[in-house]
Amino acid sequence: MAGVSKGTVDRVLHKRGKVSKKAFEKVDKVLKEIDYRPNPIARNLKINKTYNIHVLLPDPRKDPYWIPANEGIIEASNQFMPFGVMVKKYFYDPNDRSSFLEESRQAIISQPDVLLMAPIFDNESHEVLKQCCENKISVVLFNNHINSFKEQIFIGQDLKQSGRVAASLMDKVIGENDEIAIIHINKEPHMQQKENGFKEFFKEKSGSKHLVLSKEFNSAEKRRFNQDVSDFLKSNKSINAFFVTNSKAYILIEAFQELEKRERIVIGYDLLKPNMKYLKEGAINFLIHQKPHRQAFLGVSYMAEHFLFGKGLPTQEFLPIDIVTSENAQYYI
Amino acid sequence: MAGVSKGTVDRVLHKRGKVSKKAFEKVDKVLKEIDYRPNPIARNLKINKTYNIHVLLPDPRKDPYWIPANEGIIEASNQFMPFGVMVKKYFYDPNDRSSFLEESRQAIISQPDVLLMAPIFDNESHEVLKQCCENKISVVLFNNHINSFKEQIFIGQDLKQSGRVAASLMDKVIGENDEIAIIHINKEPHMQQKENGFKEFFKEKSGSKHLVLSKEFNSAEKRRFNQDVSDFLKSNKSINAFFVTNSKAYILIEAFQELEKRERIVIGYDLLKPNMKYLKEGAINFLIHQKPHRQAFLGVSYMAEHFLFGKGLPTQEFLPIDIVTSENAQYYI
DNA sequence: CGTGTTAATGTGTTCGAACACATTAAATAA
DNA sequence: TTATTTAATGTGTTCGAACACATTAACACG
Repeated sequence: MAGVSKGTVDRVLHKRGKVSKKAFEKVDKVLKEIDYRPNPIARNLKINKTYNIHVLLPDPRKDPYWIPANEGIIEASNQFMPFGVMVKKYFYDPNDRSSFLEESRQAIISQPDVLLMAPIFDNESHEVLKQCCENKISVVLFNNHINSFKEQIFIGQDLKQSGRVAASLMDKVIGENDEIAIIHINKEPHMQQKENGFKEFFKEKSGSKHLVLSKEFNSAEKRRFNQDVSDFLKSNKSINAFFVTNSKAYILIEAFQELEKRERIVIGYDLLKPNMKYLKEGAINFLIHQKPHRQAFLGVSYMAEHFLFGKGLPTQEFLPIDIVTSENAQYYI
Repeated sequence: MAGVSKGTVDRVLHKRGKVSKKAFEKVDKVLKEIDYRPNPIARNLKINKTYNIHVLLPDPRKDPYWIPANEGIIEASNQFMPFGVMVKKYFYDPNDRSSFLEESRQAIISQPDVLLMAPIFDNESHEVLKQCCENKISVVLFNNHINSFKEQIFIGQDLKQSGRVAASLMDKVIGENDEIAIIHINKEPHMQQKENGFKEFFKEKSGSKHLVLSKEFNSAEKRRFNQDVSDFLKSNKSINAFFVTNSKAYILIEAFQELEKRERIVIGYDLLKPNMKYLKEGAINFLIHQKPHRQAFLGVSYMAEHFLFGKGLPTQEFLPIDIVTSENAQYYI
């Protein structure tokens, strides 16, 4: 169309230089006129590279919370395998920082194009981030954020805002003068953000007179845990509303069952089987869905579509904070 | 690898016949061994067809509910344009059945590969479906379902279940002996399903003693509408909980503002600007998000990915019924 | 034995972009 | 003027699949 060869057009498109002003203008004019967009399919066919996406996540056998994340990875992997995207997973023990470091080392030495990871250990994750940077491996974080000096992508929820969502639900269903406990079970550092958001909501709300206190428990030994819960309730008789900041609400419910029966409000996280059971039975009022499946799936998908079709990347994608009751739960699993 | 030419392999892959048993077995063995999957990119490049997806939806200028659906179409259209997928839209007047028929006629005579539509008029939609079938045009329905003899795809929500979700929320926040009104504003036939689901929930719930009655209004004349609402409330003093079955909750709230102030519970649909405003202010307690943007986007995306990459198609995709409060609304818009 | 017929197999081109390589034109030095 | 450099432009091949077309092999028939 411009009266030049494809070689010249190619040089204009890729700015490879060696083009006369006259030729450049002719080509540029035509490109604008026809609003030229490269065919991403043909481009990809020619480049014909296989991309490696390595994923570092807690072993779903050690903590069932990670089962859907693992499935999200598998789903994305199957979807993009035919396009030459290779996904490899590394499981670490969420209770063992050294296993995280070991697996991350493995992942990094195989030099993938991207590392997707859930950075549940703050300090160690910073170390991994540094190494990835040195090895020019892009990093995508999911599940929780860590503040880092480096450019990387985050896919997940705003944890503070998710605390506020829990608070707004609590506010709608709670009795006028009830007191509330924020329950951390096996607390990880990022859960504090949920507590902060929760408290902030009630602080902002004028006329709110609910006492909000927070309490940590360890669930390693079941008997000990149940006793701790029992003791806590005995010394806080007027508390009958609970916000559990992770997926372990069902453990709390199980502890309740050894105590006297009464109306309690419980808001928790994540659609684990036992949580779903208690949601259906009414022992849990609301669950907040953290979408681990979607986070992991999107992490892989975004990078794959970026590599394959040149799609843009967000630096931070905050996923919706879904509110789940017995009646809409079926659609989220 | 099998010691035959690509022509023979091609004949085996596409079952074009004229292959000796010996050659077939050699090729088949290798295909299985290497778990051969055709490269969808190369396939698509060769086929190099442009696909036409035509969309029939209510004019977003006539009813703002459809604005996000329209945006979803545009987004999908931009995403798949480079791959040779052409999307064309036809707007009809949601208050004028004849305009629906006229636009559908236009859409069908241009013989697209797929017709995506929101079938808000029952009878007329059946007619369109019939014609599409005769012209071998696949159909994707979104927003609401119509029972049809024909195979077609539906993307949207289970409306009856969405009524149940509303009921479960109502149940959590309502006072013990309060009465509830189901409000239909400019009722369309599919809204009855929401009413049915809502009532079903309370019928199933043992020990529930809330009176539930339903009432239709027309909002064409604002003054008349406000008077009707006022009259209705006067003759039903004990009703202070409302379930509005479409996106028009804000109109009801506006009518309330001319009446005496008091605590009222309102659950409605859709994240329109005025609804969002009243949600933030607390005049609306919950909104249910029907995801018009996602429905429309997925309708186009599913078909595009099917054509381009041979992805499978669901026959019915029920989207999650999202519960929205002031604190998580921001993520859904 | 040659010829036609059909079954079986092989070859060449195309899609759009990327890139290596070849060629031509203009400018400079010998 | 001719050789040499370098700037500018053109040509050919490749990616993996699809498909048109060409070729070979096998066998029957006059």
